[in-house]
Amino acid sequence: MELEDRRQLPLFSIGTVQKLTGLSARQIRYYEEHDLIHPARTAGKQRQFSFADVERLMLIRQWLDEGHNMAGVKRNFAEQERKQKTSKSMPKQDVSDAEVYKWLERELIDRQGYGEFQGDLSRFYRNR
DNA sequence: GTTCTAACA
DNA sequence: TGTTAGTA
Repeated sequence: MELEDRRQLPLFSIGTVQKLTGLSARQIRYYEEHDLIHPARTAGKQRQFSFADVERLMLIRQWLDEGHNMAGVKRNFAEQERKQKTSKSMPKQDVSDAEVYKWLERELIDRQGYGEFQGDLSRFYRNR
């Protein structure tokens, strides 16, 4: 699984993630305090976010826009992991990386009006 | 100029 | 959550 590794690569500064997600730096740090994300740190303590982090943040942004609070967001992640484990314990349902990205692409393209850079990120997945 | 932590007219 | 202060 090569794609999964790249998804975890620490690549973006908080400034970039801010533009990518439409969230404020304050919010991004706040969500980290609540263990919703765990970005890597440089030797100088600066946060470095991966695609996986950005996707999590966009998911948080989505749930927040839908009216959820911190508790609700945490519940959603808990349930997301619950379903993930369930499908994984069952000898069937094994999803390929390509299918995961196809799903992400649909999510990014369909959902309009979240960040000014939504289009650019969609393009990234589309050109996979 | 950007990011970090801590704190709150 | 925004914003400001003092750093790195």
